Amino acid sequence: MTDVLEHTAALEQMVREMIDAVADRWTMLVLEALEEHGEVRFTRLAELVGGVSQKMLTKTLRQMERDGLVVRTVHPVIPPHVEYRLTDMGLSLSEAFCGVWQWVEAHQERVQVAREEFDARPKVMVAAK
Amino acid sequence: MTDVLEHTAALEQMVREMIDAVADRWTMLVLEALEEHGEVRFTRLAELVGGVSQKMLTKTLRQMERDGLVVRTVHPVIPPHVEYRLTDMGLSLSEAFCGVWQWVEAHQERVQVAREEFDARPKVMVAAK
DNA sequence: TTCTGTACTTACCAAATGGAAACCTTGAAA
DNA sequence: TTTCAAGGTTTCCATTTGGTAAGTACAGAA
Repeated sequence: MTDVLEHTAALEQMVREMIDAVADRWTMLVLEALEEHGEVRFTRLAELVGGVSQKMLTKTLRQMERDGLVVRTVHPVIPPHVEYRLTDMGLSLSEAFCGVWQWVEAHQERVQVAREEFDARPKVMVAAK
Repeated sequence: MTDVLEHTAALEQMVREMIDAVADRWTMLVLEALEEHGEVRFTRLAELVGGVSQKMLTKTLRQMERDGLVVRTVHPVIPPHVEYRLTDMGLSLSEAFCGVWQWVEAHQERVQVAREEFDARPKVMVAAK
């Protein structure tokens, strides 16, 4: 019993950790870029993602590499030549996100409308009798 | 042409905004809790989500309400009685996230292994000749 | 008359986030 | 011999994030 509780607690913690890692702005955008373009170099990836600083791109890629989502291939030449591509796991994650991307594309207008309505609404509301 | 570019830029911005809003730790957990439990009161929701502060729960719920993902129903009694439930849009988003949840559950072990391997790996690696 | 329950709101504060920009490495080209 | 390239790393710094704790509102119970 205690084992089960501890196990579910540990799993729960792992799930949250993974959500934090995976449901990240730059991670999602890198995932998408790599899915679309296959193997890509660092600078090119920065262009594809757009608006990302070197620091954040490096950090994001390292994290993804650690989690087994991308492979980093260093060609020991000068100037450096480094390529990134998705692993099978990375690819499957990007497929799992497909539904979310589609949702965002399909609902962005409705969200925009909802926001405008909310902002236009008086601040104090009570349920009608 | 300029119109098209501007339009895609605006859409791109909206997509990022929505990713930021939607791919949020607490948002995802609230979404899941409300999908599982239907209409729920504030304090109960805090229990279901677990580990969330009042401040963050309020903030998250307000954001979700603004985006049209949840409905907030205030019953004007004392002490206050407030219920939250998903809208159709909220429900469809939680369904869109289904794939991600499944991915996380299915791959957490592999991710853990990948991390251990990465951490055990020497720091400097070059592509083999 | 003080206490309780519920759903906040606010003030305060420490920690984390993340951008900008400078610096680094090394071989080759100008 | 200065410059450049690619892919970082590091430092500095402002902003954001988010937790804790206290305050608020108000009717009914004790």
